[in-house]
Amino acid sequence: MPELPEVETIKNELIPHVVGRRITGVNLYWENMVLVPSASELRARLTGQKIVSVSRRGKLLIFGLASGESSIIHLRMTGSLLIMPALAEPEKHVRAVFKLDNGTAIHFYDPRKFGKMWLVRDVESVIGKLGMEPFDPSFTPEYLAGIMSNRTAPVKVILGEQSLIAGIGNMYADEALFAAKIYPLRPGKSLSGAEIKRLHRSIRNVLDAAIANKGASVQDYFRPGGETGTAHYDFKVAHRGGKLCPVCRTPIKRIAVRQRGTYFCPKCQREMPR
DNA sequence: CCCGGAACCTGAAGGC
DNA sequence: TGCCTTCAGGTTCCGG
Repeated sequence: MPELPEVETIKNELIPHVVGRRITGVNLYWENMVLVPSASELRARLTGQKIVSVSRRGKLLIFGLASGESSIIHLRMTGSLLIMPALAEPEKHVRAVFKLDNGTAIHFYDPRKFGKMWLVRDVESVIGKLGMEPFDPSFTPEYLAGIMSNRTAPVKVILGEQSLIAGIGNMYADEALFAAKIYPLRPGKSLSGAEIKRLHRSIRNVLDAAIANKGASVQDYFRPGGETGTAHYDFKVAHRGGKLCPVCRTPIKRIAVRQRGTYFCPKCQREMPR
């Protein structure tokens, strides 16, 4: 599922295909995906617009338009944006098609229908509540310590709160906690200064490595050209329940944290450290 | 404000 | 073979 490294990859690979292109037609097959404005108004206002930029904030893709408006897309769990020939018949799970002026089209492929879309003049109205970008220089161990302090919620849950840190989801939270040797259910406020430093470094290392591998294709993630990513080959714990820890050969455990599959090594990530 | 659980969705996988 | 249940998880909403 697209988290920061996957959305970053999609953004990078969409740019050469769409920047400078004009949208010549919009077909919507699942109108509930449009949050703002109405589906029919989005269709009308998007048609004819020129795309001037593509950027990422957290897990959101932002298409800057020549009018000054922005179209924003959240792929949620199973969404992909695929570059297709203009005449290609939309596959069963394609929820929207954006035709471009160069004989191609973007197909919004989303089996689970969780993806969302906005067309707004004020980008802040959509991204305004997002927290720090993990690669922002202001994302420091001190910032991480600040958001963990006074929290009894599991550190795994806090890592995934988009209003605090933007872009981390279920799999990269597990990977970062493994790299930092921290048990996922530890209360946020229980982390020591040394653990905060390790976690801070691990978050950046894990995300950086995943971007270098063009994202992780564990379920329905496809890049705009239809290719998968390879970051999941490097996963140490995420989605590896029952397999052996690459560090100590202990079987990886799977538990549910807030109804989410959570994978960790019971030996490398002790409930009570030391 | 904080915490935990349900709902939204559909396809895959497992049980009998 | 086929029906039924469970699971997957990003985000929002709701109750305590």
